[in-house]
Amino acid sequence: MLGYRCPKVTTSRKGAARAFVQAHEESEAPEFFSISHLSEEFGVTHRAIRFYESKGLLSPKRLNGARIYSRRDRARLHIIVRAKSLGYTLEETKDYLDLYGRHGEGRIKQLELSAARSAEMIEELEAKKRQIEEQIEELRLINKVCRQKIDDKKLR
Amino acid sequence: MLGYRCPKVTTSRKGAARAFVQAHEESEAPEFFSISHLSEEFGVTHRAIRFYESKGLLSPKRLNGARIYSRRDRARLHIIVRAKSLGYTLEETKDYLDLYGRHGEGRIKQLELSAARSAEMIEELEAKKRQIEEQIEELRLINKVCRQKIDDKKLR
DNA sequence: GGCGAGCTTTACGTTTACGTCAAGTGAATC
DNA sequence: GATTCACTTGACGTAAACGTAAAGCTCGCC
Repeated sequence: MLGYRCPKVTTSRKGAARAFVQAHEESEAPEFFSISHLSEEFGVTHRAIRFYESKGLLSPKRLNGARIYSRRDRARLHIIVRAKSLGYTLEETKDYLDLYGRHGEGRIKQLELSAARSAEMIEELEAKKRQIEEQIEELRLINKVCRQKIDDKKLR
Repeated sequence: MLGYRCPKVTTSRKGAARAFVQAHEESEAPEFFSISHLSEEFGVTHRAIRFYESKGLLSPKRLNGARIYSRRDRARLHIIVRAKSLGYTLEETKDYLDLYGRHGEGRIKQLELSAARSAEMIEELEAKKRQIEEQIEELRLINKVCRQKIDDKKLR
């Protein structure tokens, strides 16, 4: 709607967000990323990334309208993707990101809440870990049985 | 539609599916379960259980129309619930149940497929396990920082 | 100056996984 | 025999998490 105007950062003759990001991405330890970069890196679509933003999980800077992702934004996206693969909803992930974003801040009351919350989450994750181990055990057994039967059949 | 008729199993004067199941549930090692029993045991609604059936993940027997769940059905539901909490879709879970239901069956070709498939799944789950461990580490750090700051503030 | 690449927004569509009535049956109980 | 209880089917609704056009900017290049 507003369009692009006033390119504040101009790398030599290139003058847009893309150039700005590109210059940073080319360095060894990039500080800024384009949406396409993150999209490829984490295997999610542009649409999904924008969707996360619309839900308040990300809030990248803008340069002439285009989104510029900092390292912190990238770390948050990493967390989102990971949490999703572990079966968490975006809403739950948002709670975690809030905790992640400002642990160590606020008054004692707030700190105690964060400490309690993180402890709870650890419990939950360890339960989930046990469930995974259960399922792995089941699969190992299935695998074993299959291999045995294959051997049996081949020997005859 | 068809209604209830011909109660084949009659425990004393009670004469329905419920009675049949109840008799079994009361024993020490129950062999059959009602939908309500499983619903409570696994913390899922009746609706959800029927939904899983409609998607082909469960296929309990019927007695006068009422669903009767065997131990095997119960084990399958357990797997469904677990897989869901780990972020798998019902479709993916169905694949796993197929594998789970008939490993060790079929010709060599089929057995080799099952062996390969289970190996893949193990890989995937171990990756997921590592992700969980990552997240637990993060949370431990957050927890530590919070507790330290609380101590700092309390000492002053 | 026209084109494509890459970005943007708006808006409506889709899939998954159920929730929520509505209406009915059969058995046990009052 | 009316009620209650636990179960059934069927139809429609809904929330989450995007997918999919459609239309437009603007930068860099030919």
